[in-house]
Amino acid sequence: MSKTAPRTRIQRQNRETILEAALGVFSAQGFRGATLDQIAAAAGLSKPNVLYYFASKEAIHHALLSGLLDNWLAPLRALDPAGEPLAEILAYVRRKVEISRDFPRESRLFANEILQGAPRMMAAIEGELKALVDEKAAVIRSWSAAGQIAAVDPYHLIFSIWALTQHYADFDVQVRAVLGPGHDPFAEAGSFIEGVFTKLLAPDP
Amino acid sequence: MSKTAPRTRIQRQNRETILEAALGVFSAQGFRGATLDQIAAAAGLSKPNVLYYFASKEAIHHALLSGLLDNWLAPLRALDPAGEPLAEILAYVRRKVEISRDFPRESRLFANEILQGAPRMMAAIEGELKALVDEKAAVIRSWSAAGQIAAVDPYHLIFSIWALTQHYADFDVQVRAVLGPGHDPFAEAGSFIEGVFTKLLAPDP
DNA sequence: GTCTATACTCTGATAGAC
DNA sequence: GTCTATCAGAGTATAGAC
Repeated sequence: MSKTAPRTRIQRQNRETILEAALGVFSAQGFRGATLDQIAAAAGLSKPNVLYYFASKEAIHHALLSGLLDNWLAPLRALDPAGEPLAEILAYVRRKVEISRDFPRESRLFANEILQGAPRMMAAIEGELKALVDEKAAVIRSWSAAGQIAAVDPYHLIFSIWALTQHYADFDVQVRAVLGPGHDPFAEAGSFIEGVFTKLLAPDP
Repeated sequence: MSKTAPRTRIQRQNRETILEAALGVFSAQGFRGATLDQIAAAAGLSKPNVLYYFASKEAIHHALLSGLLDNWLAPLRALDPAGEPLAEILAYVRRKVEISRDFPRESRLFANEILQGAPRMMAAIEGELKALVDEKAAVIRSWSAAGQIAAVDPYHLIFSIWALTQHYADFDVQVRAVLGPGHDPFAEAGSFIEGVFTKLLAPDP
């Protein structure tokens, strides 16, 4: 009965098809730049049919963003306070690189939203996202205090991991244009970025 | 006579007023999201009057992007092959942090453009920007080869400088939301990022 | 459930008076 | 140079047949 939990398989599948198509369009054009025509064409459906499954263009966008945040925060959530500090952070970096490589459209959807002032995500950022960062920043700070990693600001450490990993998804066309052909940007980025944090976090003598 | 070099002072000033207003609107909404109404309102002019000074919305956007690239590349252009390697790179980092702090709207305008596949900037990126990066990457590579700085991939070094510095302008609302009040993001970012590259580039033993 | 046709709004751009 | 009025096209959303 509910709009968010359709009963039949066809309904679920059509919703999925539309969301998949909309992800491509929204991430490439932004919310205002995307049109229902483009989304419908990409989904292989008519425009009214798209609006049969979602009440509005806004509703499609909202559904995408809602589903995104959990997946987006999962790598940080997996940072284990009981693990070996440097290994935990490097594993987090590795997961973020993989996410940028495997889900670049999601990264750009997110980037578009934040860039424009997060009009539809502010609550989630100030709530769920900030809470998780606060929690993990405290863990990292305790590792620094115990001398297990270098003394660095944990918030800016997290920001820098986001910045470096997401850059390769968000600015993909620039990276590829500058590197030229014959490169695997994400593979190169992975080892480069791990090197950055390995040196940064080596315990102070 | 030329459209790009108006004669009177009033003409120059109105063009400037429009560009200033348009920078705010385009950087916050993207090209498609921005409307001439918003730009005209922000400039304190009527919509037809805006179109008296610029042939089209596209023309305003183009004028902004054209003026942007040179300023954007200036910090890298100033990297001196004859200087002291580590100091040169750290000075470059510092200039980029200052540009992000002082020109965040320009950074977001650029980010919007790249994020959406650089439809209006591809030529400049493949041309002028790539040429400059190639040139400076060669300089950095020679410093590494001479053992004056650590052996790092110069292209990804430059990407990482861009990523870290621009993140604070482009994702400003997220950074401030996570840090909470009582912070000066750009000041903190400046020292954090310099620390990152100081450790990364310390010559290999 | 899906389509064709269409209503209605927003927006870029132009005409023409002043 | 600047304005009011307006057009033409694009785009969201709905009506109603099938």
